[in-house]
Amino acid sequence: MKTRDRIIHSATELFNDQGERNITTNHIAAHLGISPGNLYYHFRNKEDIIHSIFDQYARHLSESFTPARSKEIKLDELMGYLDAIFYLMWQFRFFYANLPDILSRDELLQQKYLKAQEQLRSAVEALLKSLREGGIIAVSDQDLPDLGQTIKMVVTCWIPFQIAQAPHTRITKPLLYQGVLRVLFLLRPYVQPQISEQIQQLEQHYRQLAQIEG
Amino acid sequence: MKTRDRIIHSATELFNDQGERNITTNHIAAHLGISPGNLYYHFRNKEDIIHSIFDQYARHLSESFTPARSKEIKLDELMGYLDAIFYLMWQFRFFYANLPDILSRDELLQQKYLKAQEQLRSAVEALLKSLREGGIIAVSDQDLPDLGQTIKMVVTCWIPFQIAQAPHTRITKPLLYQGVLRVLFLLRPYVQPQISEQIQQLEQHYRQLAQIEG
DNA sequence: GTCTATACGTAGATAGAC
DNA sequence: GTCTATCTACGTATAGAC
Repeated sequence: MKTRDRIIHSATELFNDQGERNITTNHIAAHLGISPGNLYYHFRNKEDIIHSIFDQYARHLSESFTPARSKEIKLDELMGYLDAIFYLMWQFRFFYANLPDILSRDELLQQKYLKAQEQLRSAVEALLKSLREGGIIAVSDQDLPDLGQTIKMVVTCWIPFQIAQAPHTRITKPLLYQGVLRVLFLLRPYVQPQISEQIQQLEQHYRQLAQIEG
Repeated sequence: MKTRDRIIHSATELFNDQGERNITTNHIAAHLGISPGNLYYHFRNKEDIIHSIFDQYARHLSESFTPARSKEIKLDELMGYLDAIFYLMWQFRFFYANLPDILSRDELLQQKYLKAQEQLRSAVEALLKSLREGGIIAVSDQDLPDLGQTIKMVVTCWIPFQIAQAPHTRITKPLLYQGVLRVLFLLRPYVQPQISEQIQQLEQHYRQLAQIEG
């Protein structure tokens, strides 16, 4: 791997583990066994590194969560999306863990973030519409955006919230599945009666993943 | 006011406005027109100041949100609680805006925080039970904790989430009322049919507050 | 591309006079 | 209780050699 990519990779890892504010450029360099000077050859400054990480995240996000425009959607696909998004959030958790702080220091990043959020918002709404077309849920046009925003909020807040509750508990897969369950819980009141049994099975499935697997 | 209290007050204000990481002990002293040395006469260090602020917050929280054990509860009271809690979160928003960072630096504060969260959890559940006893909502024993946790999460994440969406927009009362509306939205699927009209009126009321008042 | 050495600024905290 | 002066540690970033 090229040094530049190794820096991005190490920085992400260290930020995730110890928080962006607690990791200096020197730490990153030391962790890679390179000199600070070398690091600054590849990046203008720390901000620049964070930008590059965010770009990676945004790329992943739009790749793994752009619901097909097909009008209908199956439950499996929904679960696939939920899995993918929670995992992505997990991979870049340092960012969400200190969002206000990180964004307040970088106007440009703020703009990029807002764009990503807007994409996410419209993707979630599209997904909900597909679920409605597919007869999975019933929700009025008026409530749909509210439901979408609520889900989006729970998804993006899930990991920082969990970190705050138990900072020394290493967050693991089961915790992500609990996040998936939380989204299912939000959807449940809107699920069509004939689907509700399937949903219950899904919940049962995820409940097992949330408790057993490490 | 005593110097000690003035320090707590100023620090809270500055932290809220500019973020705890961006405010040094020197900033606080300068803002009060006292010397850094004087500040350190009253507090051992910056952590100590944050602790004192948190103690204040926790005191307010348990004062303004300890649902009476009376089995039934009226809608007005519910709204009173929601108002009070969102306002409290607003007054100490710096804390929630960077929760993982602040807690990761202070083991003791972490423990205090967890205790407060546990109190909050049980208070929310008690409140939901009262609403159920009062015939306002219908929710199974199994779902009640999930609903409670979801509401708690939305309440505690609301302000940091909004700050991230629009950091330079000064967060104002209307935004807090939008938070109240979000909680009502979560409750809505569980509201008893005969109450749903009252809820709609409440929502209409808060919708006006959320848009008009500055 | 990578290193060593270092300059610069600043945050946290203390000493000692008043 | 409050001040001035100051120390230490550290994070960011650059210069210049290899």
